[in-house]
Amino acid sequence: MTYHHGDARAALIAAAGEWLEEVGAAGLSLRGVAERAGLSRQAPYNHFADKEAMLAVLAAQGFERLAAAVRAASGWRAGVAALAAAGEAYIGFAQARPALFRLMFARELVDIARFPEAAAAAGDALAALTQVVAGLCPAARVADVSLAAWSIVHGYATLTNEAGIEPPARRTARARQFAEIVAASARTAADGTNTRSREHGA
Amino acid sequence: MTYHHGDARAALIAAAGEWLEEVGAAGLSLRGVAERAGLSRQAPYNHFADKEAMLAVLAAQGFERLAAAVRAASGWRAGVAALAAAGEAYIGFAQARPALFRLMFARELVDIARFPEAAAAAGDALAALTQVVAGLCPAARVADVSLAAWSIVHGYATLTNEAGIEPPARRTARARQFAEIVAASARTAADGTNTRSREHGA
DNA sequence: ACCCCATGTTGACACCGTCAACACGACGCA
DNA sequence: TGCGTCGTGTTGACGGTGTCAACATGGGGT
Repeated sequence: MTYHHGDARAALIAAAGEWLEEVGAAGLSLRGVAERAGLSRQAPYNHFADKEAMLAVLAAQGFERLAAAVRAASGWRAGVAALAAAGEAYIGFAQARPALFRLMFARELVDIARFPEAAAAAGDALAALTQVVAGLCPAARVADVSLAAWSIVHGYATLTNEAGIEPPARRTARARQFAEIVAASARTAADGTNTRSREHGA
Repeated sequence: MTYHHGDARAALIAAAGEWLEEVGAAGLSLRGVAERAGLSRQAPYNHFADKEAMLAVLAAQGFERLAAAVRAASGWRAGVAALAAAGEAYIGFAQARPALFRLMFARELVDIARFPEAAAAAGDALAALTQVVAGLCPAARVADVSLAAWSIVHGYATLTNEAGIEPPARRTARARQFAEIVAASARTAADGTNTRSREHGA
């Protein structure tokens, strides 16, 4: 059979994934991806509804790898050390694959909410982080604390990537600093959201 | 004189600024901006080197407004209240002008470092935040603490914008929560970066 | 009076996403 | 066996975009 019998889709995704880090999400062209996969320019439309749908697959893959990295790093540790390791894995992922990380959080390019598979992968990545936080604070505060943890780590990751705030090597020390800040807040009585904290059943 | 004698540039920037929030930074076309300003498609090239240079002007304006918003909010307050107000202003800015905020931190679209005016405006915005932090922690720790403050607030702002994590109305409570977390860390003995903190002269 | 240059305009090119139309091998059913 | 349908692939065409070139024009300095 002269067909690629199903591996055309895989070839397209692989080509897109490799090219992504070279040219960035905005520089990715569907035609270029097809050419790199050895197919004609229209071939991608046999496997993806449009460009955004293809980017959504890349983003979903990214969230899966991010979740795996976070779990692998924090797995056998506990408490603050686990949180620091998870944070470092998160920041490290962003620094190792900046274009992919950008794509995953670029609503203008891919509206994750419209692609169930990608949304599920993103939810799983968040769950990996939440699980680590659950190991060091009371259940009633897990939501607030993990949001704080996610925010600080995500903010630092995007600031280093987008604004070049610090060299990537500072990642380990920063992850530790942030983990201790968040862990300290987890040990404290309800702080901050107290205005509406009754809604959370705390 | 039939010329726009200098206001063509201003008209282009104004048209771009208004259109930006409707279509997003990626959707902005130089030709469309020119048309909206009542000029021919090539007119922008008389005032900007290329598309990126025009986006850099928008980004610079954004940083100026962000700095002003942060200073206005935190101005007459002190301590944690000032930090919470600054954080709320930062998050509020991001939520009020999501496309502009995205553009300001989208290195793929505009590499701020290559446009001195934009880089200066960005530095000023950071300075506004740093000044607030300086009001509630020892000088030797201002750098670390303000980086943590910036990270957590920026992370939350981008996560609400890009991932729709929470409704915008939670902004005030979150800013307060984050301010207290950061302020608590400012009161603590050197945490986290202790591995290399000697480099900072502490 | 003259020329230069800032400013503005249209022509042209390559590239892009996407819609149509068409080619062809695989497979179900008579 | 033959035939039709469908999944997969290809090329043609259209409107849109950033940008380079060439050309128009009017005001200000010599």
